[in-house]
Amino acid sequence: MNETPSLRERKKAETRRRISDHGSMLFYERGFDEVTIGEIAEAADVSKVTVFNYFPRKEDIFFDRVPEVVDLVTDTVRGRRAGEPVLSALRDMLVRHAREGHPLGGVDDRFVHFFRVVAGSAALRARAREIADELEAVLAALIDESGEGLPGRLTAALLVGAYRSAFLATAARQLAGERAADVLPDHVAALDVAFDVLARGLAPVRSGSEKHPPRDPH
Amino acid sequence: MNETPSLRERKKAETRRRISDHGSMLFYERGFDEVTIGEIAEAADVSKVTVFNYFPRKEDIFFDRVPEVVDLVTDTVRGRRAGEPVLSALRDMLVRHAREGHPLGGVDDRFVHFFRVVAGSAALRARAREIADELEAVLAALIDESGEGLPGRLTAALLVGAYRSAFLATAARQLAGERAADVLPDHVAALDVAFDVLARGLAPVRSGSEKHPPRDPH
DNA sequence: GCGAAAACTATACCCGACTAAATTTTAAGT
DNA sequence: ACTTAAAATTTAGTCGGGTATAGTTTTCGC
Repeated sequence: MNETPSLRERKKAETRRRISDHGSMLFYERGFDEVTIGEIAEAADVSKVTVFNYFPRKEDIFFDRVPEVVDLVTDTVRGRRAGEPVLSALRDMLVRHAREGHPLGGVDDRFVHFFRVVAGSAALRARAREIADELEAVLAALIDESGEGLPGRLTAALLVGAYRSAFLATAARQLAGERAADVLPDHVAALDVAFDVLARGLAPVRSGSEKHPPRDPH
Repeated sequence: MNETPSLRERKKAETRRRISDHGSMLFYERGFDEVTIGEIAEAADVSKVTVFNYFPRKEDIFFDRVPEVVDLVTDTVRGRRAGEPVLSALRDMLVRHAREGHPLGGVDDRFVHFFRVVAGSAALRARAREIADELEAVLAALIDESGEGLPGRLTAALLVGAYRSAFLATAARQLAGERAADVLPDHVAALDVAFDVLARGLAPVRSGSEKHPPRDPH
């Protein structure tokens, strides 16, 4: 896919990385709102306008790797084994990434600084919510294209809601000083509970298209 | 409770209303971002500082009645019939309000203008997301205090997610020009589907109080 | 009616994200 | 080499939300 990293492309990538690296450094040191675009530009040895050339909004300098997360989710759904439900593919992926200390999992002592910066800035929290929404939309489209019965919007909303609640609870505990290793088991357990609820709720509808009045099985 | 609307209180309430009314008028006419606080102050015949005295952020002038919604939800949960699950109390309330054209329901031709203003402003959309989050937190606390098994955070996240997906779909259709009367049946149907999924997913866990570590079936 | 507190006003100001336009540097393709 | 087009820069802003301060009017409790 990326056979030709032409000089131009490499330079662009490098400039982008330099901006986001220096920006993040400053954010970590002093907090998001206390750093101006001008300072980032100076630190990255780039003009102010160039910063905006690469990152339309200030928040994007910090949430730099979101596109990768979107790709990850997309690949997980599209590349799942034949016949495997979307839900279970995502579930496995999320649990795996949590265990491995991947950023999407959010469980690692390295991420505490990240969480602290986000928690400390209204603008970043707002952008985080926005990102969750975008991810939800992507998911909804993926689910619709996989044709699993219910409208993707609903399933995606439940999925993101469930995951977010676990993610935030875990992030909060890490922010409160608990070590990732101590939090991980509870986090995985919370994911299990959440996905069990989803699976139970969505399962009967997935197979039959008829309108069953929801029956409690035992 | 409100036996004494003293003169002072009445004047305060009136000033507040005047600001939010004139503000909303202007927003409806020209869009949120195209109106400045100064203009609102002038229209309401009040100083700029007074505006900020009543509404800490510009967005709050438009989302003026959110506190009422929070109260409504709170009252619905706290005032439900003995033994009635939180979920079903909210479900009934939401369906009823949708049918009656209440703002929380979002189904009424009057609301199209409102939706259009929100859709047209990034700041308002962001604030709307924030409000949904606040509501989710309130709900989580209510659910926890009602002691219905699962952590309130999870249930609340699912609930808000489910409702939001229906709400947004309906709002989008009204924005696209469909009449409320035509959209209402589908909206109610969507709510039914959503709450059925939730009920099915949450039901079995609600009864058992023991901590079963959810076992992976394979 | 009086003193205190609360609400309100006027004014001046800051600040930094973001934009527009014109110019210069740099790499790509032939 | 030489042209061309993208990318980076320079420069010079705007813009409006939000704040700080100090002084004035209005209501309240007595």
